[in-house]
Amino acid sequence: MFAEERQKQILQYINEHARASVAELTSVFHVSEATIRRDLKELEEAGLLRRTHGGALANQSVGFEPTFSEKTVQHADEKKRIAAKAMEWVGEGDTVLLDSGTTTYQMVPFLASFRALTVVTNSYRILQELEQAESLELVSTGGIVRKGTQSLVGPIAEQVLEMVKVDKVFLGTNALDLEAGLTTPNLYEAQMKKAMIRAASQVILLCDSSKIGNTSFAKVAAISEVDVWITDEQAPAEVVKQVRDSGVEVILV
Amino acid sequence: MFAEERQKQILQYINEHARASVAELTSVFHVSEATIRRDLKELEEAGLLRRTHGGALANQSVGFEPTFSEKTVQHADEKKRIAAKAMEWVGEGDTVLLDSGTTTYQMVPFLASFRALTVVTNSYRILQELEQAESLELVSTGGIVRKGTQSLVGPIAEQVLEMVKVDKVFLGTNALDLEAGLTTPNLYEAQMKKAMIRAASQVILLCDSSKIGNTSFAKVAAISEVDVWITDEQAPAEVVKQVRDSGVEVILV
DNA sequence: TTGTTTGTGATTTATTTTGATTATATATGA
DNA sequence: TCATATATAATCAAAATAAATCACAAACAA
Repeated sequence: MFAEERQKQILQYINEHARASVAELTSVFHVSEATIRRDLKELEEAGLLRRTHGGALANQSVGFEPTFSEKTVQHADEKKRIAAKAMEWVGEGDTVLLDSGTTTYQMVPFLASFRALTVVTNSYRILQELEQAESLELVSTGGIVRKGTQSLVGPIAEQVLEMVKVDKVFLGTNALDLEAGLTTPNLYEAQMKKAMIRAASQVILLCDSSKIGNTSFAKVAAISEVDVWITDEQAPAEVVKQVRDSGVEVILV
Repeated sequence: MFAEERQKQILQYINEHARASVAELTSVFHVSEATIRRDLKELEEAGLLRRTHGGALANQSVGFEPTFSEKTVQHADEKKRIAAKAMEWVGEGDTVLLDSGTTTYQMVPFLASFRALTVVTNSYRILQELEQAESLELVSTGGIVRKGTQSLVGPIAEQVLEMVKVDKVFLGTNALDLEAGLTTPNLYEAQMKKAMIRAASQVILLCDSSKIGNTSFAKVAAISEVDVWITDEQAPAEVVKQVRDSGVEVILV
């Protein structure tokens, strides 16, 4: 790998994780600390991130803001449009299951306006936001707290999902690939998503085009298990075509 | 965690709580008082908060109004003392179950200082607070959101409690009466508390003297089902005596 | 080939951060 | 008021982290 490539990837890594330590980057990229520091120095001089003792922080939204909202900034426009479109599948009286993640999170402001809606979620961030909405019935899956994604995972959460049946699940994913299907970096999250798919009559995938072609560690499902996939218009035409051919309704916004 | 991240979180913490003591921040963030003071000094110099003797105050009092802020908690002093005493029953490596409620909520600042502790709770308020604490394993019972008490109740939560076994449960109650036992105004809450008692090897009741002699709608348990009852010294002597006679360890603080 | 440039890692040196210690300052109650 | 307890500031030492320096190897040009 060339130095320039590595720097680009370091930047991407830090933007995704909001932060990274030198040690962490050392083991991810298999280079010495000296090299990582040199890279970080250059990236900082280019104004692309902020260094701290021990590592670096993503540059988005200077000042003091929670990690999560920093992350939502990436492709925020696409995510908002996708979330808004997804609301067409939500009707009065429905019971919907909301995955954790930045895209599904964008559905929150729309959900609050319903008069009768049951929202089940494993995201305590979503729960926290919807707490104010008087007219909703809110259900938490419970489980072990995963701080990174502000979600609840593990056997308890999966067991709870066995106990409920929902009309629709709104699912996010970290990576979507024609062959690998839906994948995420974390095994527990993947298990949860699987359980969510089982619990729902209809699976609606919210996934913007930046994730297409990526593959991550843990397999969630094949694309054919999805009923509806909402993405943005930057999605490559041939990917859209192939997914449609496999029987999935694809919506471009 | 980097220094800058810690400072960001300290600010967030203080804005949420309107205030924080140095000791409190020390246990939440696992750094020395010296470090906390240095952080507070920098934050003050940046104009982001106001320092006082013993801690710091949030700068903007508008906007943030926690549902049960310290001001609105009745008998806050007694509750804090009771909660502090209750911590004597919590040891490193324990798995503890925390009921929702204002008294158990006072245990939160103490819990954050443990290095190895599993906290199970049906209070999403407690969950929210402990999110900061890196060293804790946090488990949510899940269930239906009850906004009034910021808790999770219902069949899902009860089912989850069937799946776990904890060393100790720290239970709150709305009313304690020698004949009626423990009672609360809400049937679902009562069911939850029952399930909590079943899930725990030891039942520790946190209940200040203002609730003694009251009876509420839904029965939770007889007083004899409690192992330890922590209350304040205003508790009527004859009540204490009778409860002790029924085999309960009563602690006055 | 040979010399030069560039990127890298190892080593040494400098800096920063942190916690412990001690002295000083501030609050609280008799 | 003063005495006492508590909190803060100042100082220092240790640890972690960063920068500077050097040496080596690969890529490249003459």
